[in-house]
Amino acid sequence: MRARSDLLSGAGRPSEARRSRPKQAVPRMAPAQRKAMLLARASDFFAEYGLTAQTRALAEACGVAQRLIYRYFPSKAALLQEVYEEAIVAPFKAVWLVRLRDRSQPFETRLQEFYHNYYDAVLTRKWLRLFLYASLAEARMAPDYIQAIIVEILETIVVEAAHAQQVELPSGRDLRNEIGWMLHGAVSHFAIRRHLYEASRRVEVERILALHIRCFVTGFAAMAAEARACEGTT
Amino acid sequence: MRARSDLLSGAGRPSEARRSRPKQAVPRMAPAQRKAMLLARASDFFAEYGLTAQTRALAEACGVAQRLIYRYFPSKAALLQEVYEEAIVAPFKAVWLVRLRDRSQPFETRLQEFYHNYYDAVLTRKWLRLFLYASLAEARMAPDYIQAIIVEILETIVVEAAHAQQVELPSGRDLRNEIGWMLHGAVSHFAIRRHLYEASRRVEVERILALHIRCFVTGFAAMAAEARACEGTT
DNA sequence: GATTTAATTCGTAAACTGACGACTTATATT
DNA sequence: AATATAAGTCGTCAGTTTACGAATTAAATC
Repeated sequence: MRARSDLLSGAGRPSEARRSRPKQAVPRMAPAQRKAMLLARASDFFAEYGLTAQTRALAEACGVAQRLIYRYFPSKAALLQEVYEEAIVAPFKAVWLVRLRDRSQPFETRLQEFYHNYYDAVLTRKWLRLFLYASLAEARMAPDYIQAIIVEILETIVVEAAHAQQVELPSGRDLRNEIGWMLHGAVSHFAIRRHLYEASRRVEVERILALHIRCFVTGFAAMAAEARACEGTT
Repeated sequence: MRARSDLLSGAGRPSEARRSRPKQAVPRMAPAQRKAMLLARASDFFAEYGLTAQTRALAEACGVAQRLIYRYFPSKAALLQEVYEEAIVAPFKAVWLVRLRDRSQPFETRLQEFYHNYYDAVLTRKWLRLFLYASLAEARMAPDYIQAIIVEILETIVVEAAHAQQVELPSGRDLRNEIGWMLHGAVSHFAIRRHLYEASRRVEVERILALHIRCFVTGFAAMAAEARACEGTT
């Protein structure tokens, strides 16, 4: 049972394929450029076929010999590490936090802007697939940057919501974050549904995001009250 | 790059290990029993190490020869198919729908009961891992039963919520389901976080479910209104 | 206890996979 | 145009991996 990669490695006749481009496409590239190209293709490739997909199939997808990959990356593990940095960590933008805290805009507007950007930049098919493959730990390459970044986003959202609605928050940090996770989880799961399960495609993204945000904003005070109450119990 | 399975296949000394149980544990079993045992272990095994994990490692985990697996399952793909039926489809209980529609109980109570059961029976580590591995399509073994079942749950929840709160729903079926997905997605993502990312472990499950449900119930009317409004626009 | 039945293991074929030494050849420089 | 540099490919090794024919051996039957 090979991974999905066998869909790729186009069946048979490697000799003919080789003979059909005898001295044509041999586009020799500068190292930096070539490495960037390999990395870009690799992130697409592993997102599609999983972290266990083979270097041979990747090389084929890049139109180069398998050996060339090892000129630019010492091992497959090292390549995966760079894929992780480039395709998982890099999409997060620091500006988002600043904009979320910009109280000159109404809170719900800020939320909409944020999740619009977040959905487009982070919650892509490629990002989700790589992140899930990594989390399922075919290789434990995912450190906890990501969780740390997301938690900071959650804290910001919850604090801003409380400020906007003049609501008192529970004192416990974890409980506070769980309030934020309600919205963030709903949106993340929407993206998973859409990009992985190929579902929820009939209604426009913007409408669904607006729906989720509206529910969160409306239910926020009730959540905070419930959280404070159960905090008293403990 | 092997999958996580290499954590398993306990390093070295196979000969010694074999000699150390020379005629002891050779528990010959009736076919039906043996097959059930293999299937049960296989679902745990593939949930942990991914659908690309090896039959040899599985056999070792079962304490039998690798060849024996092929006596009960014609191929690895067939085995995976049975794992899917047993571990992904089977946990869904038809009673849940009945209980959700039992209007002798308050709606929020029904929701709590349902998500309590659903979280315990479906949203387990094992189920989530298998479902995600399948969805990521190392093998396309996931048909659409699951989506169909979940959509029926969503429809029920949304209709019951509208009835409980005397709220008018949008006419579009897809839009209606998206309202239900807000809660269902939030809860599902909570389970993913907890079982896959090993996060959100400090607050008790019940509290978090109650929080999400409270937000949904409180925000429901606002969502329905928003959905009806944007329906008018289209 | 001898005989049969079938559950279980052994051993291996054929294909696959990460890694790399040695060779080829495009391109820039003189 | 000759030369040097290094980008890129060939071929292969060692270890895996699915799958299966053939040999073992525990237990049921008489």
